Amino acid sequence: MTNPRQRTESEPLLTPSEVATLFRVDPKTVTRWAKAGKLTSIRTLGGHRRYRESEVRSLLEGNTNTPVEV
Amino acid sequence: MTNPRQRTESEPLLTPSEVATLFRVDPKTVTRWAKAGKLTSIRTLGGHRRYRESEVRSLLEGNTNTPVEV
DNA sequence: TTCGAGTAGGGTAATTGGGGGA
DNA sequence: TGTGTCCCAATTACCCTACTCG
Repeated sequence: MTNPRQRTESEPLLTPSEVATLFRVDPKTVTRWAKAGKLTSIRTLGGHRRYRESEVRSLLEGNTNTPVEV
Repeated sequence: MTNPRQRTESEPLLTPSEVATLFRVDPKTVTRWAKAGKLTSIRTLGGHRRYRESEVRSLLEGNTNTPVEV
């Protein structure tokens, strides 16, 4: 699987608990942020949420706008 | 768009670990999705699974329908 | 053929989603 | 208004051994 070319280029994703740890909040709170549209959420086929690491980092720096441009 | 009856489908396939990386889940989870029929799985002669890149990308974008047209 | 890395399988523990209330 | 906590059901992660891929 060691392909020299970069196939399947994608962006790193974070789990709810990882985001919760970064913000020092409860994972439920992160879920509410996603529900409220304050955070972009990518769902797995099982219904669980994954979050964009780039967006989370921007939010951690105090950015309240939407820096989503991938 | 130049899409006749494709008999010898040469669509790019992804390994379980590649799909798992895209969704930020465990390779075993991707296997469960294939078992549950949520993901189209192509088996090798040895029993290993391969997944359609186009379907995986559609699922990542939030598409829950079935873009499989073969 | 040999070999390293990945995968399938089964089982069990941990995480997550959803609703509701403090 | 926003967050933490309780419940239950579902999903996911990690453990192992044996087999397959390239």
